[in-house]
Amino acid sequence: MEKYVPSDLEPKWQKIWNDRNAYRTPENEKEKPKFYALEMFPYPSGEGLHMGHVRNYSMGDLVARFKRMNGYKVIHPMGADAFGLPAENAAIQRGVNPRKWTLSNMEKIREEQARLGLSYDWDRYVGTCTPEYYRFTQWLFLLFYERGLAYREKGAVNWCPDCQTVLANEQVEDGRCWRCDSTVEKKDLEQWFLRITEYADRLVEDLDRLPKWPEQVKTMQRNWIGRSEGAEVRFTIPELDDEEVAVFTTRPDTLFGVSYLVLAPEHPLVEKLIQGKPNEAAIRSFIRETKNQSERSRTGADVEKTGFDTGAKAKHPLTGGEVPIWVANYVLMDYGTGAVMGVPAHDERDFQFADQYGLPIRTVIRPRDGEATEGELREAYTGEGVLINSGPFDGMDSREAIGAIADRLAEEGKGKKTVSYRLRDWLISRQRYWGCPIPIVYCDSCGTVPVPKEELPVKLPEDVVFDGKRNPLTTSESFVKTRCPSCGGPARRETDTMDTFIDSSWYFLRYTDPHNTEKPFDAVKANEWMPVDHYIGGIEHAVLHLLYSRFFTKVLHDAGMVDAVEPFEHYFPLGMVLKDGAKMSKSKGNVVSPMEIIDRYGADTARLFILFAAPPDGELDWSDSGVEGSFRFLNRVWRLVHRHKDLFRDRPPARPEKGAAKDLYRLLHQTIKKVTADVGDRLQFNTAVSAIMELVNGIHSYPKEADRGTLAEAIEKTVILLAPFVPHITEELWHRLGREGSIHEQPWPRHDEKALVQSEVEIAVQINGKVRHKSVVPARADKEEVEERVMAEDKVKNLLEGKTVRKVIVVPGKLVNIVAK
RNA sequence: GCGGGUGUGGCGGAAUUGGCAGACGCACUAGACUUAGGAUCUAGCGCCUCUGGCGUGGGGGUUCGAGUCCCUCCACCCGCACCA
Repeated sequence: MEKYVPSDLEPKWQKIWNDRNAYRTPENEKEKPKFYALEMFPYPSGEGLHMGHVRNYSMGDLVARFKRMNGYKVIHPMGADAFGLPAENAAIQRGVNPRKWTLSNMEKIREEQARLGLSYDWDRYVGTCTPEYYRFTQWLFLLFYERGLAYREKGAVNWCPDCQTVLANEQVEDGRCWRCDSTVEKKDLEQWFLRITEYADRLVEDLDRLPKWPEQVKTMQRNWIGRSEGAEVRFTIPELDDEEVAVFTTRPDTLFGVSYLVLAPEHPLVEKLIQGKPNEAAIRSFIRETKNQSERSRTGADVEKTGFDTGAKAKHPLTGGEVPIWVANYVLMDYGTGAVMGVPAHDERDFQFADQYGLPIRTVIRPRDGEATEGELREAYTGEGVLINSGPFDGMDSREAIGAIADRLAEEGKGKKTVSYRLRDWLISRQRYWGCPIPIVYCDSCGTVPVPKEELPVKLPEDVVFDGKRNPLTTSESFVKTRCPSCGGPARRETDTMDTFIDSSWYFLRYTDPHNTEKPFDAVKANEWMPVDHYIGGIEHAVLHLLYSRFFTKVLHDAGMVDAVEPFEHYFPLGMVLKDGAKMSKSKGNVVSPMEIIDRYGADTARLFILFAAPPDGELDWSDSGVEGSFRFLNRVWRLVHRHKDLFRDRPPARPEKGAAKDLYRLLHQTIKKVTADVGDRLQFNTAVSAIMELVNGIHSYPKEADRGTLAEAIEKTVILLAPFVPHITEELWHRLGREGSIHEQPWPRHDEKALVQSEVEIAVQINGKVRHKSVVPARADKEEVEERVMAEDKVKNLLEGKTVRKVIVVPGKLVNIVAK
């Protein structure tokens, strides 16, 4: 028997599939249902693929192949998220050309992907750094601009000193840069933003349209958007000619409990309020200090609250009473109006602050079934209740009062109901070279002018200096100096490039029409495939890529470019790959190289191990002996097929009626049923593999003298069931069995329900809930008959000796429980 | 602090609807074959004081019956965290 040598087989089949263009996306196949299988495309780093990629692609490829065999027309594309900092850093450090560097990495990644035997439609490959692609990224930017969704504004933005660029809020984690972990600073800069906040409500609401998304991810997005309903309340400041200061509160029902206002140190009114006040100097230095603090030391929950009384007073909008105005570090300019009303009796933070500075505490809510706390409060009462000390609203329930007080404020022109969000607009400018140029020109006479779409792409210039000191684009005179598209006069180009998350916010749409030279994609083509039916990728993108892509899809929907309002019907988070319980990393020296594994065992073994070793959303601890086991299994299948090769000559499959053949036939159909459900519905790939292993074990122990036709049938179906998991070995075996065509074009087996029926079943006999005996009964027997048969058995009689039977519970096909004393 | 999740043999993990816990694999043990075995095959493999008892993080409950449902406690993981 010939040995199983994956290093011979795998390249052979990869070449054949490639030459035949076997996985090209079907076009004009109207009768088949569509399926869009997608895995997050990789950043083409110089390192090549890591095991996380292999896991992601193995799962996606299994699903794509499975759906094809199940009669779907499948689109399964791949590309590269090719803009980004590492290419530019390589340019700075090693003088390499970022474009060449990236293109060669892309090539390397593609070769490695090819070695995995993934069924991609390579004709649809897109690289976001190519002018053919980024031309339309620019086109989309202009679309956003036309629709009023892209704007330039000056403000305090996140600046990463290490990456030498600004960052979006989503890209700051715990006050640190998501990429390089440096502490992020604040800088006042004029930058481009996308108005994602305009879509905040829809981004929250439409999460309910995504039942197949993990709850955890939806919660993270909800938290990130941070929608909260409340009211804006405007206080007036008599000493500033009744200038108004607005606060946002979710608890307008506590308005009569306000004992002070607090402004964020950055609040624009602060300057006017402190002028000439006794502690002006102290406040100024406090503000300076606070502004210099990092995000983390400023906003941590454990950070001490500090503040100063400005000495100014505001007038309460309903009572007309005077309330002092303070400035404190715990109020953030970023959220709400940058000012809050202090209600110490009913807010923990306010309580702590008031306690610390001796500010008055007024109780205005008492618990519904209790008394208001008398005397000194120990802590704030933050629950709902009944209003007291609240003038005309006394006795009203707080839930009702929220609306009533907001309405009263509205009537008097002193406030309104409003919604506040934690989500900020998406800052997309990056002061870096290796990204998509923002297609905008600044003209002294015309101002900000968009580059006309027909002049796209605004290409990245090559005559730039990479010195690591400034944005390289600013060093290219040929790029910066241009003519105004509007008046033809001299003008200068925007030198910022776009956040690379923009590139990846629409690539799944480009795949549907990747060669379009007129527009990003054709609506008819996009609608044929969108939304993505199954999207696999790391959960680290829960509020980055996944939120941005949802935003983009909604905008493009509104622009009439695509019917879908959500890009990803089903997002499946990928579990991490670990080694010895830790994330693989060079510093720990526990990295397992995918290509070395393929060299040694082949791609099929790598894929099988990865799919088998852990449930797909759980962590997967790499195990060398586990890989050996998967390789052993494939060898076992290889030998099995070869040993019985001669059986495969036009055997008509029949449903055997008795004996070992019947049992094997039943096992086969149980397995078909289980694998179909596990891969198609449950997405439990590990149990699907174990079911096939059980089938192979069953075939192995099939008696020599039993029916050969059934054996041949079982072996053939085993190979077909394995095909989407391990495409190379199964294709080889298929041909060695003398079959025509590709195994991957075979229809997926359907189970025979009748084959599952057993004439007799073994059931457990429990006495008082403990299994004491096994009994074989006719499968069709009803409860009475089962009870009768079991009770009549000698063993059961012995066990029950000296006991009184109280009750007998029969679960047909499973067990009998005899309750006896 | 708030929200979500997880906890099952030596290890990875099964158990889909409350019904035989530990499927499948790894590791391990013994045997067969063999010049050899890190190949292959056969058998075994939760724990213990072993004709029996115990056992799904601990304790309690519901039930004829609980890994699964309820209460409570513990441990670990993830997300959010002065968001007014």
